[in-house]
Amino acid sequence: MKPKLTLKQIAKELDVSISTVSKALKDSSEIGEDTKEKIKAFAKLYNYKPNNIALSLKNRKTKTIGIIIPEIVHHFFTTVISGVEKVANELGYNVLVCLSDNSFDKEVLNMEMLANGSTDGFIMSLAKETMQKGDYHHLQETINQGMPLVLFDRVVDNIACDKVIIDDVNGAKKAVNHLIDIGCKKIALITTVDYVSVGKLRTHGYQQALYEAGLPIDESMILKIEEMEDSEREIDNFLKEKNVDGVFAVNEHFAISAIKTLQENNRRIPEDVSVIGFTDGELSKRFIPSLTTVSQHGERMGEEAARILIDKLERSVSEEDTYKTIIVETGLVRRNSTKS
Amino acid sequence: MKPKLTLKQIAKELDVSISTVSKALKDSSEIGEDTKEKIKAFAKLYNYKPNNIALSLKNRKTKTIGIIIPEIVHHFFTTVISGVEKVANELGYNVLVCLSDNSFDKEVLNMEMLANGSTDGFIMSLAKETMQKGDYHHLQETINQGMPLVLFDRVVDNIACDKVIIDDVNGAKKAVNHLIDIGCKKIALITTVDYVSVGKLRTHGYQQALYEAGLPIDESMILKIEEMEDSEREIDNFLKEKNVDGVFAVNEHFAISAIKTLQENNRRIPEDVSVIGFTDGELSKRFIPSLTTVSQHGERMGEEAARILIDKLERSVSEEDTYKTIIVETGLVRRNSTKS
DNA sequence: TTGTAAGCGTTATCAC
DNA sequence: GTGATAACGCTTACAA
Repeated sequence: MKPKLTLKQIAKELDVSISTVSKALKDSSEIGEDTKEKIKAFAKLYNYKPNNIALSLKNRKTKTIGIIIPEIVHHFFTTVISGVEKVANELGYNVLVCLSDNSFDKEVLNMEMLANGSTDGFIMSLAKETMQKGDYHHLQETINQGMPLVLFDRVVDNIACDKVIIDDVNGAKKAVNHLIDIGCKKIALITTVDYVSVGKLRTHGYQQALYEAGLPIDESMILKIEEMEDSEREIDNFLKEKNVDGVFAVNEHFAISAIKTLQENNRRIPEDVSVIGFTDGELSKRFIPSLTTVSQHGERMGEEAARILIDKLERSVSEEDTYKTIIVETGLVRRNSTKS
Repeated sequence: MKPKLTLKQIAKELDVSISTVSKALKDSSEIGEDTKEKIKAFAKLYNYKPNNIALSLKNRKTKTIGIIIPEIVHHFFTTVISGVEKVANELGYNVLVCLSDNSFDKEVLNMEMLANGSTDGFIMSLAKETMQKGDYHHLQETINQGMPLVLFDRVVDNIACDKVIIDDVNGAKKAVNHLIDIGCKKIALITTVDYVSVGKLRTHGYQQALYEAGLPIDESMILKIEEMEDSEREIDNFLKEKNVDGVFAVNEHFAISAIKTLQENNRRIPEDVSVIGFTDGELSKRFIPSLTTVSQHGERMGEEAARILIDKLERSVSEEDTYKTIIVETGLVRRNSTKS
């Protein structure tokens, strides 16, 4: 086991000073050609690689960005990571991933941990609990310390930072409009509780679409789900004897549960009821019937977020702070869970 | 924007020396009670947190572990990350995630990047291309430098390191035996190319099960798929006019493609053909019919890997190197794609 | 052309 | 009890 090679060792080995080695490896013009050659050859031979930690300490930047997301099993977040990773790697950055498990405390802890030198900036989507509490002091502190923060998907208005979101309202409208277009009159909404920003926005979109089409908005046609765990049962109860011809669900799991329940109650999909989901995951694609969904382009969101963050990191600190909100367009992917 | 507080600043502020501050914060008995109190109060007030990078440099350890996986969209890998994350966080470690995209070069690059001080050790599953090439010099080098490495799932025999795998052969046998038990005689196998270790092992298991049951092994009943992209078409061609009553697929995607094709050809699942998959993902659970699968316990694998790695990291370096291979048992989850 | 020294933030050793 | 100093590995003025 040979420990990693350092400048010091090379210097000793070659009987020159450390700074000479450092300069030679950076191809500085201060150093004589032959010395440079010698040093470079040696470094190459023994595969010298500078120590990132030392560099980080010296430069006060780590070249890594931290991602904190609520959960990883959600396919959407996975695709976002993938997008961030891609851009980050291209630009020479590493990616540190932490999961908050939707817990406020864990989110704060993770953030503090990473903020103490491990990361140059953050990309994150807030934990459900955080949004519920409405406590964002950890975000504000991080920003105050001069660490850039890019929020995506589950964002919050009153924090001044860059944001990458999809147009949830319009995405939902698109979905509901499509249902209306194909002739649905009694459209149910299956969504999450209001404190989850996206749930609220999609609910707005649903209501707007109905309103604009002159259809009545009936609160009893809206189901708000708190816990993923109970969702199947709740959806079952909700839809069992409801007379619907269209269902808009804010994620693919809800959509699939809806389809199952409806089928069990002898409603055909899409002949009797059309169902649309949100987020284009593996499930939507491969389920039978395959799901018509509002596609969310997680990878692109990740790429955007990474680009914004790195851009900010590489800019001179003194530049004026200006925050942008990027809205990634949603698309409607038509498949077999809706009438054509 | 206030920059992070350092020992130096506290020292200046309180007009004591840096080392006094350091000691006071560590509650050293060398320091007088009142000074300690004063310093601690100040640190608490201004929320002092030591800089991780400086600590890493000093201690020559980063308290982070690097995960390199081929792809993240595979649900299995996601669950492994989740497991690693959980254990790592509990033990005060961070997790750095890199994706190799199944590319050998990217895997090597990622590894070199992280090995230069960013990580104390690695948990990884090899890229397909790496296994194909059979070039493992980067693994060996990392180990030689004294960085512990834990391989999981896609492992390779002739590298001396800890491994966490599932019993692929037995898992496959379990699946095929189940098919045999429920009366299947003509069982097809849909697997990956042989250089992917798990594909090969599962193929062995399939063959063994048939052999032990006295059933013929017919090569024309085995489909080896190279590229995920073409899988659907290939499976379609393969099964179209094949006379089978059971299918064992080495992942859930293949299993679902098989079901689709069979259904399109008017074979009922499970009445006419029973299908079993491998890896218990979201798809298996929610597909209709829900899939009988060999469950792989990714989260547990991640936990095991993390525990082994951290254990090794915290042990004194001098201890003799001894490597273990943990085999995580598979289970058979019976659902509706197989006859009962 | 090469070397010295200070500094990034911390801790440990030793001196006062 | 408290403080100066060296060290972790590297970069960069500034001397020589």
